[in-house]
Amino acid sequence: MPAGWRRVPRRFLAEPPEKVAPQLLGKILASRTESGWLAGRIVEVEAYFGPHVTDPPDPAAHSFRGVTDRNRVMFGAPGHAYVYFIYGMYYCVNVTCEPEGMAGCILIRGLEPLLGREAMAANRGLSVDAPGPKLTAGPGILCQALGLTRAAHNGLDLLDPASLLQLRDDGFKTGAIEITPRIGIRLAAELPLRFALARHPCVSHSRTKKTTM
DNA sequence: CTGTGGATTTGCT
DNA sequence: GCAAATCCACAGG
Repeated sequence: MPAGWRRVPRRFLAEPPEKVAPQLLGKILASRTESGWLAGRIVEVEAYFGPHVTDPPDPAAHSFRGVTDRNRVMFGAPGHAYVYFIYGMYYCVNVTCEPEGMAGCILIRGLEPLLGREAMAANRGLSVDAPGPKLTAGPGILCQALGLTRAAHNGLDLLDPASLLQLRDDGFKTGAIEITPRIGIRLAAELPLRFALARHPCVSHSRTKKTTM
């Protein structure tokens, strides 16, 4: 873990997901593995509301129908990892936000590789010279690259410097941010809750730009 | 470039 | 039973 990658304070995440999500862009997700630290800069995220939000409601959120065995970490303290298994094949990682009891969270959809590129390529079954987007563009892909699983990483505290999986800040300042509808959902498909660094190659899917911040 | 099918967990109906 | 916060291989134009 390089010096200068500062811890992110808990209060940063004790806020609603639509506010935290754009601020997560440019931050670093780092995973400690047998082959050292694997890390990437967050370039694309989506916000999901907890069930306490009714205007507008978010039926696309896993927390919409209340606590289940799968989603209970979202209802806990902010700054933890919610990792779920999807389509029988892939994992996706989220950052929980809002105070305890509220289930706001942010899906990480794209990273720019920063550390451990060789191990990421091996985890993905690609050669070491594979381009960034092949390694970490897409929510299932980036979990594969970092070796993230529900068994090993769900519920980890991302703000604890002893944790296997951490959120860090190297002071990177983002440029323009694209805001679009979320990808791959049917319910609440119109809400503008996807945030991405404009024109970044590791953004998973190019889409019509709706708004710029 | 576009479209389609398959991998097979989780939780709701 | 079935749809889902996915990705990839492969077919066809």
